[in-house]
Amino acid sequence: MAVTLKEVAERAGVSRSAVSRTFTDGASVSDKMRRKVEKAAKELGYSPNALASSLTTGRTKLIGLVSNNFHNPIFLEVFDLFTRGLQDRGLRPLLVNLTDETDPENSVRMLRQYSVDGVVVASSTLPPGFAKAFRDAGVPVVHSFGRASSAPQVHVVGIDNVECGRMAARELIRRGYTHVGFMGGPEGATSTQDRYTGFMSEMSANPDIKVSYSFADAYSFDAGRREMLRLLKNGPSQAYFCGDDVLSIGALSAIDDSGLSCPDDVGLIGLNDMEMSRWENIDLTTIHQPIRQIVTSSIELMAAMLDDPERYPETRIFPCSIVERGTLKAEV
Amino acid sequence: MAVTLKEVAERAGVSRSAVSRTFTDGASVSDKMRRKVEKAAKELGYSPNALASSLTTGRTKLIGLVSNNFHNPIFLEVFDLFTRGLQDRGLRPLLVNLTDETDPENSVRMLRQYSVDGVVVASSTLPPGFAKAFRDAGVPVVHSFGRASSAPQVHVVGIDNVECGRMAARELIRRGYTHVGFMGGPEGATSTQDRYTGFMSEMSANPDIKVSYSFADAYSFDAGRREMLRLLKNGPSQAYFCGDDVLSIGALSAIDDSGLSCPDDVGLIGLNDMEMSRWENIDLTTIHQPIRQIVTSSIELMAAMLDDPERYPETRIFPCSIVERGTLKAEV
DNA sequence: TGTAATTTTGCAACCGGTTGCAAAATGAGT
DNA sequence: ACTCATTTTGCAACCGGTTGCAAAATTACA
Repeated sequence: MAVTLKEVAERAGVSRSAVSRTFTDGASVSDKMRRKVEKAAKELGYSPNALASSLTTGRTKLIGLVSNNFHNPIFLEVFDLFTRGLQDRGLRPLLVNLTDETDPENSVRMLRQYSVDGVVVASSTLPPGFAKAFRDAGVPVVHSFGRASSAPQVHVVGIDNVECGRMAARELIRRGYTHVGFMGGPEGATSTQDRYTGFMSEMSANPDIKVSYSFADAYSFDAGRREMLRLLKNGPSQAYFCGDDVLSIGALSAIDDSGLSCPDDVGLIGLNDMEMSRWENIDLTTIHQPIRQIVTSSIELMAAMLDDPERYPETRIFPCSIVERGTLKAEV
Repeated sequence: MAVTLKEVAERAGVSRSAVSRTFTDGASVSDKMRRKVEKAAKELGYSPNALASSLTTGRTKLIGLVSNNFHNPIFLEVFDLFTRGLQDRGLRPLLVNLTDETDPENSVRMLRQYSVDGVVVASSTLPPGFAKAFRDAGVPVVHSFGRASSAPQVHVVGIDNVECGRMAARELIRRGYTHVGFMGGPEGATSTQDRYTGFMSEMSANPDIKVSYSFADAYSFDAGRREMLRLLKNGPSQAYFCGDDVLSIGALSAIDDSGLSCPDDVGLIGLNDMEMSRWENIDLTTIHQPIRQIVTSSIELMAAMLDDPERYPETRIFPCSIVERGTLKAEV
């Protein structure tokens, strides 16, 4: 079906190597030769087989893009940014949906079978060990949105979730709330754990503030809504730090639905600043996570690793900032 | 770095063919041989190189997943379903983000270079010719969410957008609205055009109803919001059929923001029934598009084409139905 | 136990490219 | 016109697998 190198070579009356060389840049070909080959190639509609060449060059330009967050709208933005960024560098994303899998073994095996040049793990819930498994298998890996570490075993790009927890706590304190809650995502998620740690550590310095906590069972609207309905029934706190915008929006819906008002009855602060949080009918006060920079930086790091696989693992943490909108009361 | 067939063969003291055969099912290998090879393979941590084998078998199990809808949250659901469905069949999605490209040439070339076994075009905006380009290049293709046709040139799976337009029109009429509008997505999108056609055809049978129309410049929240703000300034209709839920939600935000109420001042009916439309703080009346079935069916069709590439192109259309929620007035 | 039918195995060529090396062609310099 | 240095080209081996074919091994049957 497809036209091969050999056919082009025959048509142009030259050797196969000559054809190969005109299609690999940096190779030595005379102008005359190049023209002859390009003519024949065009006539036959030839384009080189990337996979065949990968056999000898050892590079496929395939990048595994592994994620398990297909229910959080922010990940549509993330996928958009990743696919574009990778494409711009001539890399091709091979998308892997982990669903509920947390064992890296299958993904590692599969992605090695496809000889991916590298892997981006885009997940705020998977433990560091997940990405580590790729490194152990000799595959360059970047963990985006992963847990920050001062001694990372793989490249990590993301935010300081502990600090975000503290920020949220400080913000609630600053606004004069005296009875607050932490409503996290799934308890096993590293991001939830870290945000919890930060939030609680800051609160423990303020013993006069009453603090409660609980966890939704997923980073999703429904989970946030369910959890908030439960909280409302048991007598809610004055304000909550929700571990993610999509949880906040679920919580918001529960509050509205119970005939209560946000921020008058219950205040909310989220984390992510996803597009939807800006929507005027949501207008969520939240902590901005710079996903654009995180993605760009992850791709940069990946590209750097492709050049130097031995590169020393590094952690890149981007600062977050509070975006004041309408779901917390003005300072009292 | 990676362990090869040859090394396993040497370790097991057998021929390379023997190793190859133990890893391809249906091949003739004795039990004794299989055990010997598997032992050696396990010891060395061997797993076959899928791309190398694709050279001779002619199958990569790679499927190009091409889309340009990275700003419509419903596509996160679509990607989730596609990636899972493909993975379940041992197929691997190679994701292509078209951004604003509408010329198939680049994608066709790139996906052929990677020898994909097939391509799924997941887009409600691209014209039939886009998918056709893959077929012309000899690549099996399914156009999901594409324009229905009675004489399709490629497999198309989706809904009857013209009929959806009619449904929306009938619903607005049934509810007694006498002054209605069509607020479409981008004018060039096939889905917009078809929904417009259906809507108008039904309306033309009801000359006493006043009808207007306009188009947002993207299928996105912001575009819907902008367009509705413009409409509100110029004196809006009583109710609108928005060409997509995400547009409706943008419109909703514009309405709320202008101090008006939906459905009391302006009614809305959307199309898609995405997860978010169910959220209680949105509660959008809409036309349900059965995306789960569309995706499942697309994958089925793709799998069938892999077995029989000459398969005659077919159109699979799934029925839609109205989901009554809170953004249209009860019948008057 | 001998022979024929059947299964298992290895050889070698092939898939579609790349690349080191040496031979051929070109260009520079006198 | 004749060296010598430099560039361009083709040969052949290789990347990591698969597969048709014939030889070797096993099994069936008399």
